[in-house]
Amino acid sequence: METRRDVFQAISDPTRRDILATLAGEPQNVNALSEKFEMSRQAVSLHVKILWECDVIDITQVGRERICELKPKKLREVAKWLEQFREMWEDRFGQLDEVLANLKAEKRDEK
Amino acid sequence: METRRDVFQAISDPTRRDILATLAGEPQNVNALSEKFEMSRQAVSLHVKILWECDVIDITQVGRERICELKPKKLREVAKWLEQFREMWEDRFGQLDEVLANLKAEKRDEK
DNA sequence: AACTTGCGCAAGCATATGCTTGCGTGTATA
DNA sequence: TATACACGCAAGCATATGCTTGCGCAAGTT
Repeated sequence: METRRDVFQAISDPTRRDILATLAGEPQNVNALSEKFEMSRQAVSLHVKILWECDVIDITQVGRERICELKPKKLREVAKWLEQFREMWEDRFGQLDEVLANLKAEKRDEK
Repeated sequence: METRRDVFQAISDPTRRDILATLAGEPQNVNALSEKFEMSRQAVSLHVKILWECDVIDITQVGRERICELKPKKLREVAKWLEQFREMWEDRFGQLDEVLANLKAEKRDEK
């Protein structure tokens, strides 16, 4: 298999998504991050490494600490890819079913 | 490991992303789909199965064919998750670097 | 009835993933 | 200088992924 290191790979793991969400709050060092998860520091450290390889975070060495910082623009790539579908999920006709279901429910409640 | 079957898993593979994009055009049967990829029908069939398990597509049996249809609303989940970052990647201050770089470039060109 | 399609199942294989534990090294602090 | 910290590296392990090939079956065609 060929190891993929892109945004989609980065966000495919729930722990990594949580890490990214945490970093959206503020930059953190690896230890601070790992304290928030129920797994070993090493495991989190590995996820951080992957996130870095996927170019979704920056890492800055400060003394003995490594500060992880989100690169939000990378996530824009995902948003961009999603655009081709937006029209479809926002489609009014596609939502007709829901509307009808709601109408039915309302009528039922009136009785 | 625990097999994950969610939207993020669905879109983590490039072939699967291509399949979804294709289905955004119009519903297709498995054979039609597999002809668009440089891998065996079986490989594509497996991806289709995963997409179905991830609940990103519907499959309808019609005679001996299985029609695959996109469930665009599932992709909305990804868009929703991304929302927490949008503010950051659109942030004017975050783009200051770019602006400065552009200004520099302009000045350089003036000379 | 014989043949062709569309497609899933199953086995097999190399590599990736996710996690753990143990160890080492450079950086601060008492 | 001895000690505590932050953290990466490496090995080990179970399971997942991505792909292939061979087989078989049910739905259409001739």
